[in-house]
Amino acid sequence: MKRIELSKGQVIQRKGDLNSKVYHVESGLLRSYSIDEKGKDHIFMFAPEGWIMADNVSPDQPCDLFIDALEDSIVIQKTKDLDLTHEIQKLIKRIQVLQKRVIMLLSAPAIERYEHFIQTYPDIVQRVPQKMIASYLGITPQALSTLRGEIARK
Amino acid sequence: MKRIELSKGQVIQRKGDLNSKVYHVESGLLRSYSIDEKGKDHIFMFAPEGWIMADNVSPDQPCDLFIDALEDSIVIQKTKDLDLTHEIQKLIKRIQVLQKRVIMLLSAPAIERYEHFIQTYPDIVQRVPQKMIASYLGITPQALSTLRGEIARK
DNA sequence: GGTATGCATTCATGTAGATTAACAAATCCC
DNA sequence: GGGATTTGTTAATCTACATGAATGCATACC
Repeated sequence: MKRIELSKGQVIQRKGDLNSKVYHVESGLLRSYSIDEKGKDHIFMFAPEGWIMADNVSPDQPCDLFIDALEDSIVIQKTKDLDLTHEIQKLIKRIQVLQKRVIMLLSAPAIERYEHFIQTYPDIVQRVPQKMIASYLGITPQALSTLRGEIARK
Repeated sequence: MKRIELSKGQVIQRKGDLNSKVYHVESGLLRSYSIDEKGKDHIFMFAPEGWIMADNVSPDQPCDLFIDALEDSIVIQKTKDLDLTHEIQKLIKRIQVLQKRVIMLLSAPAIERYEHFIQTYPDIVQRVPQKMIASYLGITPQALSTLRGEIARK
């Protein structure tokens, strides 16, 4: 548990870093974001004073997001708790999944979202009609059908 | 805490219902979804056996999502805990925000997402450049500039 | 104080995915 | 088992938003 003063523009966490921390923002403003393969950044969240900022990955995983300060800020840095209750672990897991989904919706075209979906939930794909997968992905059933045609053709 | 057998197609929770519950799926498959003003549905999540399904709203708020069974299912229904730790409440709050964001990305055009953002985070709008708001919304700075022009003109 | 650098705006053009419609295939169900 | 309903496919057209480029304004920096 450490108090850190950040100046505007300072990056405190990068994609791939280990030991991702939790930051309680005392003053200022933080941002977390991903950078896609074209170099475009996609902001996941803003955290002004009073908010918690964290990359929602397991404590032992490399993190997905960059975090930096948009204003001079003061934060309390904490290590992620390891002895969490089962209930809290499940909630964090759920946040991770949602974080990934938001980032995909912001940055990936439908075809990549579909491929990610079938990799992540292969059994669901078998059990629900395609139009529901389209609905989950945020596209129409017609568009999904066309995408699948393109995938099959290559 | 109650065991419930559901038949395929059965709706167990509707938007606007109070006392939203938590469902532990023992067998089968549940789905949660919203319906937009045009009648299109947008699937928020699937929950097969072993998963937890819940509309992530405070126990005293009307719920946002519909939940139904995509297969004959057996679930354990629990009431939402009221005496949660502060930490868990914060996590749930965060899930609510992400749930809303996913639904908006799935169903609302950029202009509505922008209007929702400025209502929800009016101070952030003042503190960051527009291009970052565009990045948060999932559009380009040029598109946001055009939208703002349209809003101003009306 | 002048000149880089970043930000917002506007416009022309391109494109992913929506919409509409028609039809084929699967599935439900009495 | 056969008609009805739901699902998936294909194709033509349309639209929201992306891309790229040019311009005017700030703000930052020697």
